[in-house]
Amino acid sequence: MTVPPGRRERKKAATRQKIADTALRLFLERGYDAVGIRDVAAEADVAVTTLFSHFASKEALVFEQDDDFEQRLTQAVTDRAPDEPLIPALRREIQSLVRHCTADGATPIWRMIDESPALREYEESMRLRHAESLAKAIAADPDLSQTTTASRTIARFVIDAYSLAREAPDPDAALDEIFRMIEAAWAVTCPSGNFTGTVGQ
Amino acid sequence: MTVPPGRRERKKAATRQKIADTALRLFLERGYDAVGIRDVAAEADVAVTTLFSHFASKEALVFEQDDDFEQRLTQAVTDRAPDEPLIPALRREIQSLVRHCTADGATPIWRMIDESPALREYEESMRLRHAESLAKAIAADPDLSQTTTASRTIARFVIDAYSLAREAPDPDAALDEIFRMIEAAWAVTCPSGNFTGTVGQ
DNA sequence: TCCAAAAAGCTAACGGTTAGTGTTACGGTC
DNA sequence: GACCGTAACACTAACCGTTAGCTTTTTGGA
Repeated sequence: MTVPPGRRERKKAATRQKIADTALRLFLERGYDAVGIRDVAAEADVAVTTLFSHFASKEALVFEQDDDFEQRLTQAVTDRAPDEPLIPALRREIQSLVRHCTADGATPIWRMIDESPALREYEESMRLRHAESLAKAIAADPDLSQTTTASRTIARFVIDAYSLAREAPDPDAALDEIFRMIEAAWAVTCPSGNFTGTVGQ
Repeated sequence: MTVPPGRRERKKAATRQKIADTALRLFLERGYDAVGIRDVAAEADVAVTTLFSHFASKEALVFEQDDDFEQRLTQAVTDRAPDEPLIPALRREIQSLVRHCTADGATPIWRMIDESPALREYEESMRLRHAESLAKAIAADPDLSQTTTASRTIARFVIDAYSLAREAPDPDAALDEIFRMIEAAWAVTCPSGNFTGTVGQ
């Protein structure tokens, strides 16, 4: 990731990428359910066990950038300007992520996800993981003196915003509406009557 | 359910119950992962296919009262007193459900669930289903003129409250805190500056 | 009494996943 | 430059949840 990290790691990354690319291609060509793990492994020219040493499950092949997502969220909290309030920072990040998901190129993938119960379920549990990471980041911020419950609650609400906006007919408008609600929820948790911007519009 | 509904349905219900009881007993005795579907079927003295005609999956054996939960939630919306505000009604119901889950007799079951990734994942997707039912019930209430987005958002928040409170060290206190946030979020969605009770404490 | 249908059963398989066991290729060390 | 420990990969064979296909039993009503 940083510099040439040795041939071994480059080869490993290449293998991983080849598997992910092959899988996504086959899934989109023939449908997620119609493609077996053995098909993916054969087409990527690796053994099934190798595939599973790179990806924990069939579903994980589709959500390859899971970790990026998680990092971006926590960094939106930890790397924000020293005086920037929490919620608008999160809002910017969520908006960017939603736009990324609803971009034209991504629609076939999300259509596939929406059609597969297994993929939907996997995504849901991914979101919960992300919410927990986010909660940890919020709780760790010394500028915000929140209870554990408040941190976890806001984290869930923010992830909900992502999930709801992604599915909404007008994602931007939905995000507006939901974040107005989140602002209000956040405001009542601040011991000192902190303002965080526009609450009631 | 209503009156003696015929022998056939009674027998069917009995079979279902016997399977569920057997499964839960075995799971608690030996651990969820250590018990196979074939074990449950054999112990309940039914065929594997019969088991699957009553329960859609192994995980569903554990969440037998799924439907009750869903009904209680939607009825908390539809059956509330004509002038009772939405959020307190939901709060009462959630509190009752949380207490039910955190009662002494239920702890081994929830410990088992928390320890099994498969069960956690299943519960998460169950919650999403419940949130969607709840959203529908809220959207259908003529006394509340909400947007689709606001209904779905509040529904998610309420389900989050259940999930977070259930895991909190002090569920009642957590529920207080979270519902204060939900009240605030709800308040900003009301076109007419509706009050719904105590917002800022 | 008999029939249609629901419920339950049996067998055999499919597909994701893992354990067990080697084999190869690489990176650091002498 | 040879050497060794280890990480990556491969192969086989199985486990386990789940389903399809088909038969048998039970039940409610004609």
